[in-house]
Amino acid sequence: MTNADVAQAFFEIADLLEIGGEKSFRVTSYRRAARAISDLADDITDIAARGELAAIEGIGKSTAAKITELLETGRVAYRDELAEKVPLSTLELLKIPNMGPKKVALLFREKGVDSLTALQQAIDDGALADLKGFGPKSIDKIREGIDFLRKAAGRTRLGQAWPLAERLRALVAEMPGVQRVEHAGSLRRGRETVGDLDLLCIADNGAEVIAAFTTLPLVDKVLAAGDTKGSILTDGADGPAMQIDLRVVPAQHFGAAWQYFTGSKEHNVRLRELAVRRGWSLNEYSLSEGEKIIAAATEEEIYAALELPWVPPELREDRGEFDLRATPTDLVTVADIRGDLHMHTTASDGRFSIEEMAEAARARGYAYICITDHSQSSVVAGGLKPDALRRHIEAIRAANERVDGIEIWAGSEVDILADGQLDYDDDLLAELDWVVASNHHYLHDDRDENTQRALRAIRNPYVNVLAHPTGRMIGRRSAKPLDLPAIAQAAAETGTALEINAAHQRLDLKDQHARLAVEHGAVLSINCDAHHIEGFEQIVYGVLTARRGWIRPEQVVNTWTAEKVRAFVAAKRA
DNA sequence: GCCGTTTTCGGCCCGACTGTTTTCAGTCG
Repeated sequence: MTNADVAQAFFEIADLLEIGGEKSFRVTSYRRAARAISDLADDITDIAARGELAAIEGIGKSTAAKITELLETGRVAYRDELAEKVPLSTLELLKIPNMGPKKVALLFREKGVDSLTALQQAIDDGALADLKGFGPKSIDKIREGIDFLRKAAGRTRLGQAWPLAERLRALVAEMPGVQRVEHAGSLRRGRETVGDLDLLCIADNGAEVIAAFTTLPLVDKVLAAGDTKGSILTDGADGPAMQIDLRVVPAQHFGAAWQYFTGSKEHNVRLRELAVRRGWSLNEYSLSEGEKIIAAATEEEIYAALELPWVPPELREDRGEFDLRATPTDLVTVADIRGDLHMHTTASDGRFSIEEMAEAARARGYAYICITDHSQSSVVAGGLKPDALRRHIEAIRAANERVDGIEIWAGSEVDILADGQLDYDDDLLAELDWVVASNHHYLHDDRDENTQRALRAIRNPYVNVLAHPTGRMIGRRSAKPLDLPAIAQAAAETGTALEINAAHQRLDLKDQHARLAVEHGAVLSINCDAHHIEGFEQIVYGVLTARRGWIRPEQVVNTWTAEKVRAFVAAKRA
C-alpha cells in the first residue's frame, strides 16, 4: 500500500464526514492528516513499522491507529461505516465546480443522487426543479461543470503552463498603465502541476487593464470581468487551454496581495493563525490591527511583522518553513548550474548532433556537458551496441577537440538489466567519463526487487548517477515503489548521485524525495535528459523542484566545477 | 481530531462572489 493509497482513504473519510454534516474542525483534521501522509517522502509502511506514526505533525493517536489498521487489514472500519450512510460514489460530485458538501448532501438525501451519472439523469429528468438552492442558473452551471469534468479537467504540467504564463505576463506588461506584473499561485511556487494561472499586476486603471486582458486574441471564454479581477479561458491553440486569473492592485497593497495569491492555502492558514495570535488579521489587502495597517506593500514587511523571515515561494507548503530563523538565501538557482550530465544525440534517439548540443549548452553558459546516448538493450531508442559506443566515444573526443569554450564528456545512459547488472561490461564503462544508470524496462510493483536492483547498480564503481529513480510520468504513470532511504544511504556511501530529471513529464526525483535523499547524505544531479537543443530550457523545472526540496547548490554535482566532478568520479572508481 | 511560552480543555483563518431562499448559506481560493 502506497502513501497515496493511505492518504486517499483519509481524504475520503474527511469528505464523507463533511457531507454528513460533521463539524468542520474534525473534517479539517482528517484532511490535514491525509495531506501530511501524501507529503511524506519516506514510505508510511516503514514509519509505521518504526512506531513513529504519531510523531508526524497532524497525526495523533486516533489517526495513527486507523493507519495501522489500514496497513494491516487493508481496510478502515470507520471509513466503511461512513460509506454505509453516504456511498463513496457521491464523492465524485464534489469535483464539480460550485458543488460542495452541503449541496451533495442535499442531492443524496432528497433525491438519492449518488454519482455523476445519477446527477446527469436527475437534471435531464427535471427532477431537481423543486430542490432548494438549485435554481435554473445553478442547474446550468452544474451541467457545464459535468462537461468540464468529463472533458479535460485536472491540472496542467508545470512545463506546459510555464511558457504560456510567460507569454501572458509579457502581454499584460505591455498594457497601458501596468507598472509591474508577477506570477502568483502554484506556478510561482514551482509545483509540478498547476490548476489555473494567477497573474497579479500593479495599475491604477484596473477596469481598462481587465478590458484589455479579456479581449486578448487567445481568449476563448470570459469567466469574469470586473474592475480589479478578470478571469478567462485560453483557446489552447498555442499551449494548453487553461483558466487565467488576473488581479489588479494598487502598489501600496501589492505585497499583501502577492503573498495571499501565491499560497499555498495551507501556508496562508498558518500565517493567518500567527496574525490572529497577536490580535491582528491578515487578508489580501494588508496585515492589520483593526483599522490600522501594519504591513501591506511588500511580502518582506508582512513576514517581518510576524517575526518571520521572508519565505521563498517554493517552500510555502507548511512543510517546516515556519521554523526557519532566517531566509534561506542559498537554495540552488538556475545560475548555479554549470553543466548537464544526461542528454541524447542522433546517435540514439536525440534530434541533434554532438556539436549542436554542445553549442546550445555553451550558449547557456555551461562549462561542460556529458553525451549519454542509450545502451544496447534500449532497442526502440536506438541503443548502441558496444562497438557503436566505442566509435561514438571517439566521435565525442573529436568533437571535444573541435568545439571551444565547453568540455564535452563521453558517457552513456546505461540500462539496468533485470538482475541489476548493467547493459555494458565494466571494461567498456571504464572508458567513459560519466555513467548514467537507468531503469527503463524492469521497474515493477515489487518494492524489494526494485530496490535490490537499484542498489546493485549504485554499487557498481562506474555508475555515477541513478537516473529518474522512480520512473514516474506525471499524470500517466505513478512512481514505482522503492526503499528510497536505503537507496539514498547507499548512494551517499558509494559516492553516487541521484537524479532530479528536469524533463517536465518526469520531475523525478520529486521535491520531497529529493529532500529525503539529501537528508540521508546523498548528492543530486539535475539533468534535462535533453533529446533536442530546446530540452535544455527545462532546467528551470528541475531547479524549482530542487528548491521545493530545500536543496542547496553544494548538494548538486552539476553546480560543481569540472575538476570537482572528475574527482567525484575518480573517488568512486578508486 | 489535533495540539499546547495563552491551554491536557478549549480553542482551531479570511473575504469575495453568487444565486436566490430577497437576507444569507454555500462555495471558492
